[in-house]
Amino acid sequence: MKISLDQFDKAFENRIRLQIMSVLVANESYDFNSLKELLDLTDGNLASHLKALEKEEYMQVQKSFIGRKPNTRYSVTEKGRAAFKRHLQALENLIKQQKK
Amino acid sequence: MKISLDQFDKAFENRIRLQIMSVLVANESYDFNSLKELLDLTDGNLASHLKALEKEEYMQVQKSFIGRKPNTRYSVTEKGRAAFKRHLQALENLIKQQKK
DNA sequence: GAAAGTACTTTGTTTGTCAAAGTTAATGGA
DNA sequence: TCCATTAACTTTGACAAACAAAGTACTTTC
Repeated sequence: MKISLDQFDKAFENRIRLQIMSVLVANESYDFNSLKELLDLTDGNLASHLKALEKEEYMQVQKSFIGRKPNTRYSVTEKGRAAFKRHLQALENLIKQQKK
Repeated sequence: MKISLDQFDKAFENRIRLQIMSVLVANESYDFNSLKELLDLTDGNLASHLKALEKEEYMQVQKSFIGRKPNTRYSVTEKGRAAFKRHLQALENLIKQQKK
């Protein structure tokens, strides 16, 4: 009886980081404030989770201006996309085993 | 754009507790030492995660003797089974959204 | 009688999580 | 020109969670 969670990624163990990745894999890029509202987080909390993902090189930042306002957009790296896919695959395997 | 993690259960956020539940949903009951070996944990660590699940009433204990040796078996409650099912459903929804 | 097994609890360190407050730099309004 | 506001953080500090290691109590096996 094996439990197939070898591909489980600690960076995605936290619910908020799981949500962030989920949004960003589906959306290509998302800005700080929209993400903050979507997930209903304080900016400090969001920033720290984004930073954790950046540290793993799963996330990258693009800073620009929209009109005269600064705008920070986040997007997943290829590394992040691959890691997230592996992680979801691990979860899916777990679910499949349960259904047998 | 919704992110469907409303049914996400904090008790299963931790990888080890996810594994414990996974084993026990599939196995009906499992004893302390076998679980310890299967998951390669120290007994203190395993005991504390089991206790966390007991506290949520997701897990129950049966103490007995096998021959003259004490044997502690763990099994999930109906509440635990239902909660785990909901949790996996939430994860599955997340995965499905990713695949679209 | 010593060592080892079972199933913990306790202790103490480290890591994680979070809100709240502080920061920097720019903009818009009175 | 000054004040408030917005954006996007960083810092602080409190609290909770995770973990290994050691301790405990009781029993059995050598």
